[in-house]
Amino acid sequence: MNDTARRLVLIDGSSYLYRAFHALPPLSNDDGEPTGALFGVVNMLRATLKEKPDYVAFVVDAPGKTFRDELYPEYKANRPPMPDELRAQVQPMCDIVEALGMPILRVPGVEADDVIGTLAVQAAAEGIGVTISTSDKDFAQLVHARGDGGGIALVNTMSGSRMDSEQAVVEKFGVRPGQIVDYLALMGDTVDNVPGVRKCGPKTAAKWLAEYETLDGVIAHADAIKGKIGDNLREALDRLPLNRTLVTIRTDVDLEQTPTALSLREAHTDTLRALYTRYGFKQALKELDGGAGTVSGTEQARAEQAGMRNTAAGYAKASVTVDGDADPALAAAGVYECVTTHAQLDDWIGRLRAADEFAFDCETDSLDPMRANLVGLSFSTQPGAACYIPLAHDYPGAPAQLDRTVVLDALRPLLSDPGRRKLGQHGKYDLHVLRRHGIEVHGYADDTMLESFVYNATATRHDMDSLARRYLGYETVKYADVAGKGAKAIPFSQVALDDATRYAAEDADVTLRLHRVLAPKLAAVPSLERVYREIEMPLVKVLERIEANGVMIDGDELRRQSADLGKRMLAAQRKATGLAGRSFNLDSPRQLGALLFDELKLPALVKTPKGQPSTNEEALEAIADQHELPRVILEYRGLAKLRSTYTDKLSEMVNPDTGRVHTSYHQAGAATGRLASSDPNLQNIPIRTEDGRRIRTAFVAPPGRRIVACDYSQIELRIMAHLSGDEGLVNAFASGADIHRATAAEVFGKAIGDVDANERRAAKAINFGLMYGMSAFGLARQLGVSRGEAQDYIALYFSRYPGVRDFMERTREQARERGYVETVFGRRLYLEHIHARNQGLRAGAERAAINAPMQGTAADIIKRAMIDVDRWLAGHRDGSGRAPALMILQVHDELVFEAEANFVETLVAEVSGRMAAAAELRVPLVVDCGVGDNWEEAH
DNA sequence: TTTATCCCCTA
DNA sequence: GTAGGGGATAAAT
Repeated sequence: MNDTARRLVLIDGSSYLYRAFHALPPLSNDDGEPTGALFGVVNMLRATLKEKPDYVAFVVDAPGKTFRDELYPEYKANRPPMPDELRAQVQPMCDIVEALGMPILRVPGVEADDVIGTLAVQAAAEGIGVTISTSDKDFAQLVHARGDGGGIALVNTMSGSRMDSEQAVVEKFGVRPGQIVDYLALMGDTVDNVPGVRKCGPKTAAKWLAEYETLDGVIAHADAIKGKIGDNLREALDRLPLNRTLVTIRTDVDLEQTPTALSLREAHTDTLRALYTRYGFKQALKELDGGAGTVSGTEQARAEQAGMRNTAAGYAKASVTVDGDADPALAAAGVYECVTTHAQLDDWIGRLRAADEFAFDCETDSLDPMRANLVGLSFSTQPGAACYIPLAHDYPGAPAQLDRTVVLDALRPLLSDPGRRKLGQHGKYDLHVLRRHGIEVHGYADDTMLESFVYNATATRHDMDSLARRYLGYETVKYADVAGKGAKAIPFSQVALDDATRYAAEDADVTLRLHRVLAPKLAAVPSLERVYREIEMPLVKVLERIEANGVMIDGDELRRQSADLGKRMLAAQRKATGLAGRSFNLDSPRQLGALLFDELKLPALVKTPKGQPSTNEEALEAIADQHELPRVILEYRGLAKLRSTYTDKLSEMVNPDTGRVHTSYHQAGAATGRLASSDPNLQNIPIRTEDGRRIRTAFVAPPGRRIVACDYSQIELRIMAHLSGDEGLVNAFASGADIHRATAAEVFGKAIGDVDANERRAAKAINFGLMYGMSAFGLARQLGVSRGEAQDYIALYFSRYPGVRDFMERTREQARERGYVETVFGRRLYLEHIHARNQGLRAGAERAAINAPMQGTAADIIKRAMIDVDRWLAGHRDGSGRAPALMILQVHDELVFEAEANFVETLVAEVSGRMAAAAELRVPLVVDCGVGDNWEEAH
């Protein structure tokens, strides 16, 4: 947006009042007057005013009928009356808006939506930048961007999202702003009592409009739509035009007000002070009297610099699109060159050599970097300029290409020079590929995926297409566009050079552009910059090495186990068929449910989230005393799970070149900062049951080597002790006692030696429950006690460990005030739904807020340890690169190594020391190590 | 062949 | 109650 453009903010007052009412707890002031909604609205208003708009209006509905009621008498007939606690807050709200000096618009006979729509369109036509502040998605129909700084944007302060371009609307709804009315007409609106096409939700509506463009197009082709939903559409045809009229926001209403008359008057400070005092808004009062708000001035400035904006709820969230000060070159089209001659290659090598930093990207024929063959390389040295060097395109008629060895030899000095800064998007993949083609990359300095992840882990996915859309407002060429998808996909080596260049060079170009946008955002928040620079970037090569190392699997052992499991499954299946009196598919929850609950009439005590009778473990356990079948099913399921997920799968995953299994760690996979593992997932290998644990015996060391497993003892609880500073908990850890036993002793008022097994179990459940933000309900379920009893346990716990209670409350508060929580090392997790009106969503966000600092700090700590241990191990590699020990697995709080037998002692001492020293907390970090010929023995 | 649902494995 | 990956079925296509 142009900085000099005038700005108008139109606030949809009614939608805000409702939103705040449902989103916030039912607060009241000392006199018992309800204040929850008021509080939310006031915070939103203060945030809006801080942005100093030139014009602003607070628009509310006037009583009385409007044109929509004339058209359709049932309009809004489903609306429940306004709750009393909300009604009571309407007048005070208007008083506050008035005192703030903000114009209030209430036009008889015209809905607030239409007032807003009309003013917005008038203002935009005059080149004024309009922001409509609302939680009503219908306004998306008005969104558009304009070069002159005009245009209409939407902010939804519930989600913190901002839509200020056609792309943003498309991203959110899958249709363009011009199609929104058609989209809404098809779906209908239950709240306003406007029925749409039955069973037609957002997905279907967007799909039809993508195909037929407009509502008229859909109506014209109604006969072409098959199935039940086609019948529903044809049934609704008659009323769709009316729907369209009802959901269209009018922009041509006759109004007395003009946008430029909506100036902010001077605030009436004394009235405000009185109102704020009466309703107990301490923060607002403080601000009124010149004090800082909840966010300190410098913090605020930093956040703004970093492209964050304040929203109604007072929490920061990254803005959706390109910043106003972003270099326009960053969104321009690129010029791409396909390099097929030595002269071109020399030219590009010269450019790479002259550049301070460059982006690179590999094209291959496989998603698995441990199997992929290099097909081409792309480079970019400045936004808009990139090349693609094809190396192995082999379709009929493919132009001659440079020799792969020649090209790689020419590039090696650049790629392996630690002094030359390289950047990529998910570069770990490219590091694998290049290493396997004889180039060890050094100087891999920046990764846009990790920049985005550290900057805001939840704002977007971190693949390049999503990043380009969000941070550049740019639509990339999709892989499927050039190579097709599904069964019809061709390998990249068969993509025509023109298409390949368009796609591949763009990857390098966009990576560089993204870095130019993301790096300053990170730099503006020093704590995030440090997490990125000191943890995530150094970790890239460590993970690459672990993945490349792989783990040795005893395939014969797994096959034996598969055969054994298979036999037992068959026996269980026969028994089940006998008990049921007929055969059925034991793997089908549906068939099983029909059998148990319909035929056998067993009670359905547990429901699935969708309301079906559940056949999960809890449900089957509950009826196991009434019939033999449930136990047999449980037995079968346990065996089937082990076989399909583990014993069968793992031996398939052995890499033919290395003879080992190479997992893939996702560094931007979990919002808390944890790693995730897939293909195969080696972070969920069974351990709890005897049969399951046996799978670990197949994770072996080669002859002469041993498996060493080192894990942190109770790391998350220790972090809770550190973060809360609770004296009792800190002392318990300092004493080195069994923490669950110590907790039980405290809570039940016994000597440590007198705690019985049941008390310890309860204490353990409380300890874990706390870290997950549990409720009494959850604990009761876990322990099989009444809710009241569970509540008593929790109360008792908090009375013994008051620091923990305070910590929980502080954490929730921080989440509400800033919109994020932090780890000890400054990593942030944003809680998108912390102010959601939906109670379940909000409660979930609060639980996540409690858990994230602990889970995230633990993740930071083990990552630091991995970097340190890797550095130490690197010093022990001999001339050929062979190390006496390899790091082979990370399982959240555990590191697993494969080591020469005579190096085990050194390894255990060094690794446990380095892991324990990875953070200085108020409590010691304790590391346990085990050694064996396989992973099971090493525990 | 893709998508949603249910179930279950780990820390 | 937190954070993940993934298999099998069944429906939609």
